[in-house]
Amino acid sequence: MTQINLASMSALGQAKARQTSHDALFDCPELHGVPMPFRRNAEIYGEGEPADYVYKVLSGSVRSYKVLGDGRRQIIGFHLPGDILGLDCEAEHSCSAEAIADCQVLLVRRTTLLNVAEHDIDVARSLWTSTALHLKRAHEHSLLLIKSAQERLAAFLLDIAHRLSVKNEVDLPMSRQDIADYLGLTIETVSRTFTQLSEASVIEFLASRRILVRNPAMLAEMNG
Amino acid sequence: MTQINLASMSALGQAKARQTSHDALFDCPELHGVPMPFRRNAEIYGEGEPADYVYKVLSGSVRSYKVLGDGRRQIIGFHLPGDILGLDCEAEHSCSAEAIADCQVLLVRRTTLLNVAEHDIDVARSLWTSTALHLKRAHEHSLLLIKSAQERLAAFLLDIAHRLSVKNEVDLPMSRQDIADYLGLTIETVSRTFTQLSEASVIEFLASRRILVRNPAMLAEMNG
DNA sequence: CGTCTTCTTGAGCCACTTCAAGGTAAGTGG
DNA sequence: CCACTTACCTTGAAGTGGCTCAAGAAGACG
Repeated sequence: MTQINLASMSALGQAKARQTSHDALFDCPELHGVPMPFRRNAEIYGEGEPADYVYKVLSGSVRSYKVLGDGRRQIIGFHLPGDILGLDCEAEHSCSAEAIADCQVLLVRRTTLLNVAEHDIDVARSLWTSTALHLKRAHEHSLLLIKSAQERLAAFLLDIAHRLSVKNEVDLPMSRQDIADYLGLTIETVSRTFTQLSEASVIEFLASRRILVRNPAMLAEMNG
Repeated sequence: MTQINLASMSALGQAKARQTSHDALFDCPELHGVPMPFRRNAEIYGEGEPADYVYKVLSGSVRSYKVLGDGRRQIIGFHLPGDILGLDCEAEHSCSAEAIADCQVLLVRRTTLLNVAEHDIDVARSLWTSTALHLKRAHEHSLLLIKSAQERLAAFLLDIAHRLSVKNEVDLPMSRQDIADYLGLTIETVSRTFTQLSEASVIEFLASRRILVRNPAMLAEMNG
């Protein structure tokens, strides 16, 4: 019987996810899925489009987001290898998704997944736990959006570092604009706050998207 | 076979929910649950506590929220009659819940619900759709938090009016402080913005918590 | 090398917050 | 019925954190 691996979907467990990538949702033989490449900035799906597929990131990274009429954009989350996206319960996607960099994504037909879930209790359970975990993350994101700019960036750095740092070094896949739209700030404020953290020796810039976390404890303290 | 009623859980379908209240989650005979009363401001469950029960509001209203170390509070959502809460996938609740006014809440043991879901595909499906709908609302809430104060209040009023207005009249169950903490604003800003909407004849105050929506179209336009 | 994109920095401004005071409504006891 | 209390809401004035506008620096790439 396939073991559900909660860690594979938790915000703090991504690194492990790539090693022990086993969750019933995509490991079930009936749900092998089709790998598909997406180019940088290519749309994977759009808000309001039929939600025919569920996706799993194999390599690269993906952003999911919603936009307002005047173009303001809120990035809902960043999806790294091992992450699942597109799990809407309605017939249409409630947000859009784009490739941040060239990436490989596994596609499974939604109807297939739901049919399998009708018989395979592991898949059904995994479907629910995955969605519930996304819900938990969404609630944490809401909490983030009432914090100060410094607190938001600290929270972001802690999260992303847990997910893909190697020896406290992080290679950010996303632009400053993406970070700004995720944190509900402007690109200028993100840049300035990065500079402050750097001046306080909490982090160090090896390159504009390559960060060394010098003082994780201080980051955690800033997070509130 | 029990029909899942998506509308019973949608933000826009609460009024209907109270009439046609049928969803597999609590209508299954094995899951009749225990009604329990809660006094105004009483805690229903706290963040980090064991998530032993799942709840359904029968009467009154409930707020669920998260707090930061220094006391800042983000209200995740308001739960009105027919709404379900406490559907966490982990062993502990990821947010707290309190009664806004005296209320009656139905309790079902989490383990019972999960056990039933193992056999009853309708319950399993309902468990997922309910969680996915909460997820959708959480994403909409994130989008709300990047808007201006006027837009936030307009969005709030439209939502609450859809959920519990009778002939464009709404009786707000929650205080200004609750509204402020839901919208990520201060109580003063909420009050001032209410006054603006009133002066613009978009709404009219019959009492401080009793609102007549004069111009829903204008509200929708303000929402962005 | 030039061009394009991305990122940083500065200066001024504004929406919302903070701080402070007063008003309103409901309940309580004399 | 009125004085008093308490909780909640509104309004004003001043302050500020992040935004806007503007310019330039640093990379990426052909």
